[in-house]
Amino acid sequence: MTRRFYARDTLNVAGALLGRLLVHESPEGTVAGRIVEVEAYRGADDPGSHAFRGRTRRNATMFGPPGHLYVYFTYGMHHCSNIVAEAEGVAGAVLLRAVEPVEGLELMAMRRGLRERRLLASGPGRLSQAFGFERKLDGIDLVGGEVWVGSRRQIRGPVFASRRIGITMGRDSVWRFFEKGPWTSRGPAGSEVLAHALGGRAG
DNA sequence: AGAATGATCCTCT
DNA sequence: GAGGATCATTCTC
Repeated sequence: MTRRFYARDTLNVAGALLGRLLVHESPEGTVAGRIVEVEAYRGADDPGSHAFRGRTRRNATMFGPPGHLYVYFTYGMHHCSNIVAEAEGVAGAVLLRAVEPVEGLELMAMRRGLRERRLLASGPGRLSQAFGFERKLDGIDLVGGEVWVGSRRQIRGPVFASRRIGITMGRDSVWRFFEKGPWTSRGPAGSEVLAHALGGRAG
């Protein structure tokens, strides 16, 4: 996608990423997957966001130019990967929570240490591991680099929205968007709504 | 199907 | 020095 695609409101970018192909062409090989689950994280207006309290060394990428990868390490074990949105200087990023594995399943399985397709990338830590996203990729450009998002969009069913997973502050915002199916991480059941019922903007 | 738990380390206060 | 945008495993219904 072009820079323009990412230089928009984080919620719009989150919805527009669903159904598109996420690709990583690394020296080890190429992996790709169709994005089926994301969460929007904003800035000073979002207490659930790393950027809520302003810029730090860790979250600096969130404030940088749109269309870059924001990767951070958490829980002592896992990486989480986001795509930066909004104009440069404005914090905003879309957490990549799950993809349907499409290409490079062997490499994903090797990195993950298991072969079951449903477990390769159904969760932010799993996805990051399967795609080889680590701290050294934090800040890389998704326009013209080894990681990018494809322009074709394929949605297999209705898009749902729910509260975000794993946070305490800002938990009321309905900023998680996903397609139901085997490739999505398991969220809290029963609290989701059809995304189009929100009228495009929720909060 | 849902709840509890341990692993493990970087970042910020 | 505390806690976290998680995962896999192990438990209890």
